[in-house]
Amino acid sequence: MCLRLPHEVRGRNRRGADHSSDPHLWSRGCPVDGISTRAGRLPVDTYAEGQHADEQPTAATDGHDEHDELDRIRETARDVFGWDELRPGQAQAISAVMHGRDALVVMPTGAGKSATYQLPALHLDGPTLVVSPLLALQRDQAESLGRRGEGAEAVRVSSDVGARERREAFEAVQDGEAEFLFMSPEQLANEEVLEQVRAAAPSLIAVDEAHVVSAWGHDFRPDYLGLGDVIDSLGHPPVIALTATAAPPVRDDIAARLHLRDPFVLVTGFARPNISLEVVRLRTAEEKRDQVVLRAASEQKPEIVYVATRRSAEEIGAALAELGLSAAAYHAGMRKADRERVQAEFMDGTLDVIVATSAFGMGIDKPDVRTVIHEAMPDSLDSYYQEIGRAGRDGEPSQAVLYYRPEDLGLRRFFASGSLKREDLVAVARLLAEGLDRDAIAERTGLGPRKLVRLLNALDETEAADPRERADEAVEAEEARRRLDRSRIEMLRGYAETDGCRRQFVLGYFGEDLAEPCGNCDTCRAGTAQEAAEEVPEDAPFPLQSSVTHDTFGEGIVMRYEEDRVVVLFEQEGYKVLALDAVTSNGLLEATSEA
DNA sequence: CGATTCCTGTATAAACAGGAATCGGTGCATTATT
Repeated sequence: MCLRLPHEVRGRNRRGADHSSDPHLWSRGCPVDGISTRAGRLPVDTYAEGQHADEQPTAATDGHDEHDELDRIRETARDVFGWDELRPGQAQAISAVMHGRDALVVMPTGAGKSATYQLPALHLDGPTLVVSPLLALQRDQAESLGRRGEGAEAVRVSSDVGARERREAFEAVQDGEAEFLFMSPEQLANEEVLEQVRAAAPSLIAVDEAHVVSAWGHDFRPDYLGLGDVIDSLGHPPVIALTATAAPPVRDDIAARLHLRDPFVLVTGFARPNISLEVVRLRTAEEKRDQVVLRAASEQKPEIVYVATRRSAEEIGAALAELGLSAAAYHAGMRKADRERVQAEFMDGTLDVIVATSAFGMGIDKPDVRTVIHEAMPDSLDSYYQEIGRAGRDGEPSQAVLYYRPEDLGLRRFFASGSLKREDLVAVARLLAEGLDRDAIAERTGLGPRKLVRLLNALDETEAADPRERADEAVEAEEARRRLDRSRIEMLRGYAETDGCRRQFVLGYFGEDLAEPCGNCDTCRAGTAQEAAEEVPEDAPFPLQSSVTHDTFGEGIVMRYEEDRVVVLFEQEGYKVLALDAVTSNGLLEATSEA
C-alpha cells in the first residue's frame, strides 16, 4: 500500500531515483501505480543515512501548510528539546503521524527516537499513551519529560504505583494536566484498567522498544501480542512504533501484531562505520573462556562483555576482578540493589568492565563504550547488532569482537524451540467454542495463566471454526515461526563463518546494500572480503532486494549472493540458501511480477 | 543442543567411568510472608 496523502514526502531514494552509486541509500521500491506487491512486505518510506536535514527530499505537493507545519515542529524541537535541526526523515514521520497515519520508526538510541513521538504528542490535542516494556525505562522517561517543562508532564501506572497515585494519574491525564501516560502491556491487558485509559481518550499511542513485540510477545511477555486489540479498542488513534533495531521480517511482524495500517516507515542509522568487526573462532569451551578473559583485560575501556548464562557472567566477572580490573557481573538473578549499583557505576565510569547477560542494555545510552565482546552468540543478528551498537556512540573508533563456537548455537536452538501442545490447544479451543471466558477456561483446564495466554494468543491467530482445525492451524503457525527463528539462527552462523565482508553481511541482513567491502572488519583486513566480493556473479539473475517466487517456499526477497549461492528471505520459511546452479538451470526462482 | 551435575555400579580402597537427569534468558504483576 503506497498510496500517499498529498502532504506526504517521498524519499529521494525511491524507485526511479539513481542511487546506485550511494551505498547508504536503499529502498524497497514502491511501484508508481501505488500498489506494492513486494512479497507483501512493508515498503520503507524513508531510508535516511548521511543526509542532512536541509537536503531532505522535497514534498511532492509543496503546500504552504506543510511548510508551516514543519516550521512549527522545528520550533517545538528547538524550544522543548533544544535541537536546531531534525534528523533526516524525522520531520516526515512526525508529519505523517500528525495527519493520522501510523508509523514505524527504526532509529538508533541517542538519535532522538523518543522525540519522534514526543513532538507530535505536544502538537496533538489529547493525551499520549506510551507503552514501554521496563518500569525502569518508564521512570527515566517520565522524569526526563517532567524536566522539559510545561505541557510535557508525564504520569505512570504500574504495579509499583499505589492505588491513590494511580487514581491521581488517570485523573491528571483525563483532565489534561498530564500529556503522557506510561504503561506496560500487562496493565493494558486488564479490562478495568483499559477502561480508564479509554476514558482519557488518547490521541496518540507510542509503542517504545517495539521489537520486543516480536521478540517477547510469543512466549516471554505474551500480553505484547494483545496490543493490537488494545489499540483497536481505544479507537485506533495514530500509532507510532519505535525501535532501534529490526530486520525486514521483524518490521513486518511488528506492523502486523500492532495492527498498523499502511504505516509510514522510517529506517535510519544502521551504518556504524566506526565500529570494527571481528570474529574469533575457537574449538573448546575452556579455550574460549581463557581467551575472552585475556582479551577483555587488554582491550580499551569502558567495555561490555556479553555472555549467555548468569553463571558465565559471575565467573568471567570474578576472573577479571582477580586480574585487578574494575569489573562486575550483571544479570537478572542479582538483587535489584546490586544491579542498580553496578549499572550506575558503569554509567558514571567507576566501573570499567560490565560482564552481562542480555538483561543489560535496554535504555543504556553511554557514548564512550570502546569495546563490546561477545563470549557467546545472542539469539539473532538483530540482538547482536543492537548489543554491539552500544559501542562508539560518540563516533570514535570502537570494536566488536565475537567469540564463536558452532556448538554455542545449540543454546539458541533450545531457546528457539516452541512448546505448545496440540492437546492443550484442542482443549482450550473447545472451551472457547462453548463460550467460556479466560477465567473459566483456566479453572476447567487447570492451565497456568501464563501458558493459557500463550494458547489463547495462538488460537487468536486462527481462522477455522472447528476446535481441532483451529488447533492444527495454531500448531502449524507455531512451526512456521520456529522455522523462521531457526533460519535466523542460521544467519548468525552465516555472519560468524563468512569469508566475505562482515559489515556487508550484517547490513544486508537489515535490507541495506553496502556496495563495497567496509575495510573495517577482520575479513577486509585479511583480504578475504575483497576476494569474496569479486566472486559475486556479475550476471546475478535477480537484483538484491528484489522479489522472487519459489515453487515450495513461496514469496521471498533476495538478500545476498555468496560464491555460488544465493540467500533468499522467504515469508514463511525464513532465510534459505540456494545453489545458484539449481536456481538458474531449473528455474527454481522466478522474479515476482510486481509492478 | 550441549554442558554440568547427580547417581549408580564397581568392588573393598578410594575414586572413577558412564549413563541419566537437569539446566540454560529476557520482566511484568500478584500474592503470601516478614
